[in-house]
Amino acid sequence: MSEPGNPAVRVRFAPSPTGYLHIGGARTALFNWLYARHTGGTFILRIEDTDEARNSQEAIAVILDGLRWLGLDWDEGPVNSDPAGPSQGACGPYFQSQRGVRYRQHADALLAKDAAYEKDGAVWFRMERAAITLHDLVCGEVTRELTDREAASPDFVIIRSDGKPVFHFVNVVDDLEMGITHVLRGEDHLSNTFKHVALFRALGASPPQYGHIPLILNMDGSKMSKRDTGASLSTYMQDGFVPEAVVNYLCLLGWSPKDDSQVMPVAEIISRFDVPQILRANARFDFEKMQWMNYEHLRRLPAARLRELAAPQFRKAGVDFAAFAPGYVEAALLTAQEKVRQVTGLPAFCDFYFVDEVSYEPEAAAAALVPKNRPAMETLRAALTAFDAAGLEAALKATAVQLGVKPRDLVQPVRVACTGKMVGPSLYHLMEVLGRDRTLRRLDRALERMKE
RNA sequence: GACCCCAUCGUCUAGCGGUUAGGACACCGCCCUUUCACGGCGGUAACACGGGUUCGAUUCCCGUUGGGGUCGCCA
Repeated sequence: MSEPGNPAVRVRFAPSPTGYLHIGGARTALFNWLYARHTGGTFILRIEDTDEARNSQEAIAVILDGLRWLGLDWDEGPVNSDPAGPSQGACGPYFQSQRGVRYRQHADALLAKDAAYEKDGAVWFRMERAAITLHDLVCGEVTRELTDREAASPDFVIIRSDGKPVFHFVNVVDDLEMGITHVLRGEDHLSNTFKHVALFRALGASPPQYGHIPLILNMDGSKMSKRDTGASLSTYMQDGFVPEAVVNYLCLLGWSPKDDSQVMPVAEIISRFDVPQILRANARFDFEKMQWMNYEHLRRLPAARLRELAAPQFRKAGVDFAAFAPGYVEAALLTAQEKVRQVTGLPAFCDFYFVDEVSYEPEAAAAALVPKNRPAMETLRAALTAFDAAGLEAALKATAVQLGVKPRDLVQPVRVACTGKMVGPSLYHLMEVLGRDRTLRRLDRALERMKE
């Protein structure tokens, strides 16, 4: 089905620009891309912008941006969101709105051989009256009987009376002209496929191989649509998810590596992905697991990428990284990297690195910055000499022994003094990043407050 | 209404006639520990139902139920 190293494979993702990229659409794109990369074939992006005012250039940009964010690069297709603009590949244009003459030509050919006819100003295709059997890559052999409606009137319009071609027709003509060999698409197209197969036959060509992927459902089993949690790819982009994590989670919805692999780098997914392992049952979208997967990739991120991903989140919280040395920012972020599941949690977790004066959380101050704790903190302050994590830890533990208290009894007050909170990064490491001056200044301010 | 797809823990899944039905997320304990998180150990939890086929069905066949999808001059 998929000999690796088969450059003959030509697959495509053909979205309609609706203004957002659905997570299911993203998965369809991913599966096609993975298949192309696995086989050494070609991944084509085609924009199905045949109708409607909703096909704005902004809506097209949403798709291109989403695919680029996921890392799904295309070998043929548009270069930018301008339908009349440049494209790469020999089968263009890759916008259906630019391919009108081709549809008209094929419609005329059908008319000429009486496979279609005109009625009410529209062109109707003479649909086959009998059941059609299809060998689906995912579902296996599927034979479809005509529905009662179709039995009464099986023909369907391919060119509307206003001259515009309809979806089924442009889809087939484009797949034919672009030499598409495999079509992996949503299961919602399974029933349509029989029309497409009939159209291919009438056009004198053999259809590509189809594989229909079951749709992604909500946790409650209902259809996942626009408004549902996690349904739009923009959510992940805005919330700073790690793209590789989204790819990793998505590939596991409806496809299985057949062993217990969960967290995998993209290169591994590419080498292991293949059509026979695509499942045929609907999968439900589990945002909890998506977040876990994000954490698994987030904790492995190099400092520079972590900073890039975190920057927009901090900007929303009023912190501009440009005001700090990149090295300081990265050192600060590194102490928090494995403590949060999403970068959106970073600003609240370690904003204290980026303010002149920490603001104490009321409960934290009430619990730790009290007169009772003052003597111990004073003793500790005097004992702090080296300001690297190991030295700070040694000093604090020695002081604890000296005072006959547990380390935690010293840690929490100091933590609140330095960060204003009861939870945060490793105390020793955060003090090292803060540095001697900032740390001592914060301890002094806290000691002042502890005078009751 | 007709037609099509599907059915293992709450969720994602492994399984392809004989298993203590395995893993992951989530959840619950215990341990580790400077908080949090991580990590380690352990635990709760599934073959939708009914008929067959078979020495033997989670696994093969049929039906029921349930979920999803399609029947446009939308895509």
